[in-house]
Amino acid sequence: MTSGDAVKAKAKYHHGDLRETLVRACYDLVAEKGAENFSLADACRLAGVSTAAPYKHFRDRDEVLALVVQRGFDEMSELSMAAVEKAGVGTLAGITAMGNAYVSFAVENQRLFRLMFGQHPVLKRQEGVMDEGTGCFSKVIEQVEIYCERNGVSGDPMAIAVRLWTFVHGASSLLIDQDYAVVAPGLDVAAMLEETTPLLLAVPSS
Amino acid sequence: MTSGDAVKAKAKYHHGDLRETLVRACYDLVAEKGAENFSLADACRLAGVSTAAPYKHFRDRDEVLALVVQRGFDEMSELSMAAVEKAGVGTLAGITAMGNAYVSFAVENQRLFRLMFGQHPVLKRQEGVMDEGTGCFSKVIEQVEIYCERNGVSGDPMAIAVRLWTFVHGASSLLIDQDYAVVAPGLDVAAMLEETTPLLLAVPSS
DNA sequence: TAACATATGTTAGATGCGCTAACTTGCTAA
DNA sequence: TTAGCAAGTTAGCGCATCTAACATATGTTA
Repeated sequence: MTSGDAVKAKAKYHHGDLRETLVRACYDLVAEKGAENFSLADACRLAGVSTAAPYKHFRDRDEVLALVVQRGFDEMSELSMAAVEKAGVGTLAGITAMGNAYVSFAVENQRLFRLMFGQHPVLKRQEGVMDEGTGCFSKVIEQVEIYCERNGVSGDPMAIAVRLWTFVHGASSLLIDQDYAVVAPGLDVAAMLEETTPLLLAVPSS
Repeated sequence: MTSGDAVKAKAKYHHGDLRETLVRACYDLVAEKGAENFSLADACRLAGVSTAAPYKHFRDRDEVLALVVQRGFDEMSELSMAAVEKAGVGTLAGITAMGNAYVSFAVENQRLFRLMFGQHPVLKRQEGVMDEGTGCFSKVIEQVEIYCERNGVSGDPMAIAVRLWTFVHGASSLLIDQDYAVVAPGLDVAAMLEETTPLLLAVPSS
């Protein structure tokens, strides 16, 4: 808005690059303690600056968290793409691998995953936060499209992709929130995905 | 209950049932503003007591929130049972109705639903919070068992119930968190459930 | 009925966080 | 060289959670 020049040289003023340092510190703190136990003041202590310093770079706490979330979607996207390319583009194995990558990301980044989805709803309203997310999803549609073409499935790839996403997201959420543990301890989520993905790729009741 | 009726409450120094009043106030505040914008102090003002009063009844803020969550699972359970009994015990329609009740509860109690699942993980560790939840899930298994028997489905009812729960929970989460809105605006979740439930009730072939 | 014990309120205050205002420092460009 | 601005600082406000010490209602018992 009010920033004039497109200058990228932020290095070596007083601190170095405090903006990046703070985002990184917040990312790490959220990963470690969860967003519900996170304080911007802690991040300041990690970065070695006063608690007023962030406000020279960010509007408020939520703006930093939104950047953390954005970074989370970015990484998730990369992992997802890597998985499908390794397992086979447009194949059942590739699509299943994307699902497994989604769940794996959720498990290995539980607290970040919670922040990305639902824990702090206001973050998604911020500019650009969901861009990486939508990019990731369009990759799923793409894969499903290829699969449908190759295997003569006549369903709408978009609808099928939504079903897959829904299932995989539900599995991730229930798994990291320990809800499976209560009613179905020892559930093998990877096996469930392997089993269920083909069911969801079918055309409904034609 | 209106404020300060001297007849009923006698303008007491002792409140009468502050414990229940506070839980109720917290429930309402969470429903209205979300747990991330909730303060116990607000609940105290609603109840007309000092901010130190709750600590005569509860260990800390989290204990009150845990009771709110418990109450949420309780209500969800009731709605779910009512739905299946209305739509038909042990039938596809009944099972689909349970799923729709789950999603409806999530939509109509978005902020409470978030608190129940994942927003504040420590709550689930509290004694008795998940009892209602497990009771609700065992009802799902029961329905699936009857369905499988009647329709000659040879799959494990437990595994099938987990699949159904996973899908329905994913749909609820993505719907209330506005994630569908970004990639699939105007998605008809009820129709998707109707379509997908039969797929998930099938035995994974091959 | 008087007196004590206990449950349940109160006020005061310690500690911590988000955020703002006002001041200071040091880089950079005219 | 120096004016201007970017990016730090300290001080402080308001609000939150929770504790300690004190006050009052309730009900049990002598």
